Amino acid sequence: MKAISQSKGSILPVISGAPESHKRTARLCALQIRNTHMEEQSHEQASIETSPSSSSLDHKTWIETQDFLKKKLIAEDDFTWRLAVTGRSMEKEEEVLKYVGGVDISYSKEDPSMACGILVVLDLQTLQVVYEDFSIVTLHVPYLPGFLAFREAPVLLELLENMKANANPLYPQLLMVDGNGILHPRGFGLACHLGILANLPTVGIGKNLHHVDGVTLSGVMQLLKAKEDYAQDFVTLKGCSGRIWGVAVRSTGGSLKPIFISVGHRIALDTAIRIVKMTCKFRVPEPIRQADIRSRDYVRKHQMRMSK
DNA sequence: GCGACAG
DNA sequence: ATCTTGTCGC
Repeated sequence: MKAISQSKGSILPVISGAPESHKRTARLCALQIRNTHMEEQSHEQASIETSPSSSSLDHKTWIETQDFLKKKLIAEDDFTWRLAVTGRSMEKEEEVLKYVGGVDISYSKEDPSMACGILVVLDLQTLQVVYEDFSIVTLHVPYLPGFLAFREAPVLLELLENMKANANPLYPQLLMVDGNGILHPRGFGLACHLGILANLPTVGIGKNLHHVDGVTLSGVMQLLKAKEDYAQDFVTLKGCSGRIWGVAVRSTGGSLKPIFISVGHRIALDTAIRIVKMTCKFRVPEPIRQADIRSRDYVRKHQMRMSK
């Protein structure tokens, strides 16, 4: 259940019927930071059934849900904006990619069911955070490999919907997700799941490889090793079936460990790679890195308040 | 049976 | 995901 009041005093729709408590903090900076709120994880999954308990029965419905949503997946560029071309001025009316979002969730060490979901938006030109909102929640759905979305998507989706409901001009034109896109056992990871439910172009960023279709870490490292001259280059993740699941990239020269980029929704792999490279100051692209750092920070602060 | 298994 | 200090380097 939730009822977040905005600066204008509007009340957002109530979502689920779980017990609630909330606390808010508000800060004012150059960037926009929204309210903190505590809530129970929604037991609903945007039109598709999702059970709060995770019995073996859910396993089947989860797979059905993924297969159902997967039919809507668009693995090619499908957006109105375009990338700014350096050295060439653009038409004034032209929509250029400026706001890139990043989402992540951090967990409490003490209470593993307590988590902080976060949404940040960065200006692509400056790579500075221009918007941030987070939500401290209690998760009831466990993490099962291959079903991350059923645990994490509800909170993240809500953060996006709040922003959109307020017609915030900083609403992201593209979202980077901490988790894979089609690089997934059934080709439908968290980034795809979120992309479809939010109807946003999404890119999946994995910090670890989810072995799929014969693609192994040792195999990837082998190929990367063969082209160590090209630190900025990538290795295509082609499975035994011939399918291309994504790419492994050593985004920074100093990082041996690659990140794994895969298509989420409404974007082609090559476009996704270009944009990820544009946002990499370090190994992990800045939208994800900032989401990571900030959500972890909020979890820590929240624990401090609770232990007093 | 054994290993792998995003976050 | 989380548990965890110092340390080497630009």
